[in-house]
Amino acid sequence: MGRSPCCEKAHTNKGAWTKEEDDRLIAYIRAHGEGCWRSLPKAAGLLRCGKSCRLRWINYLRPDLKRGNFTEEEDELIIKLHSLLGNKWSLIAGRLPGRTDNEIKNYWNTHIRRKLLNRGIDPATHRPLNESAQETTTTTTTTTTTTISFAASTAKEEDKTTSGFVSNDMMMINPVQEKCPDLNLELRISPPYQQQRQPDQLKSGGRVLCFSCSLGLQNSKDCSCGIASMDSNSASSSVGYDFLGLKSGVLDYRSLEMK
DNA sequence: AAATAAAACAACCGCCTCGCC
DNA sequence: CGGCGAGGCGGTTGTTTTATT
Repeated sequence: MGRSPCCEKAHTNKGAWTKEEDDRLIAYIRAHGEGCWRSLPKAAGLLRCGKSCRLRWINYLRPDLKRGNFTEEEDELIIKLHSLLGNKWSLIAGRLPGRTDNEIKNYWNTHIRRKLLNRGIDPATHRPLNESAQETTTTTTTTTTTTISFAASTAKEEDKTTSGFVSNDMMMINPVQEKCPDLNLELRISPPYQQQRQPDQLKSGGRVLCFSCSLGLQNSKDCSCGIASMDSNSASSSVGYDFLGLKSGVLDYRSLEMK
């Protein structure tokens, strides 16, 4: 048994798209818009699977795509977002106008991954490689705390040009570590400890969000700041905190959706 | 100049989610 | 409420291009 194929494979082309196929697809979508992908190939006169058409359009033919090399700013943003979201390429792409999830995924695997590895950073965990190997039992997310870390001092000599890759706003430099350049500088960001709230923060109605809420997951069972139990109005009006230089408003998980 | 390796890019595959019936 | 189908996503593979020997 098993799932039926998404299309009739015997009568569909595979592999690279030809100019003519591209033109047909573009012309059809210009005339009819993005509709039912399954029926589009037939309607457009293409011997392609609907999925293939969708992919081709989204990744290469869409007029709003930005082609060309990634900028340093884009690199930085991708690293930040990946540290927060993991391999959620579509969400990351949603924060990079004109870039696609496939493009970012490829770019990550071919460029950024290696860049981080050269600097001794585990691209999967964003932690120093040696530490990642040792601390396999330490997860970055638990029900009550979240830890995201960056290594900053393991950059190799040949990579000096990019050693400032992790921007300053991502790092809280420990003075002790600063004196010991051989140590890994690590940033641990956790939900602020409730009792450490500043009086003026309380007065101004400022609210400290747990990590779940900073990602817009106010209804999550992982919520530890009480937002989950609040009514939606007061929750939505809550004040976020600057997480990795990205305001929590930016980090509303739902707002990252492309849809 | 040819052969080979490495890197980059494009596309496919299978699974998951969500909406509709 | 469960089944089904379409769309979407992430992982992986295949192909092409570029660099190196």
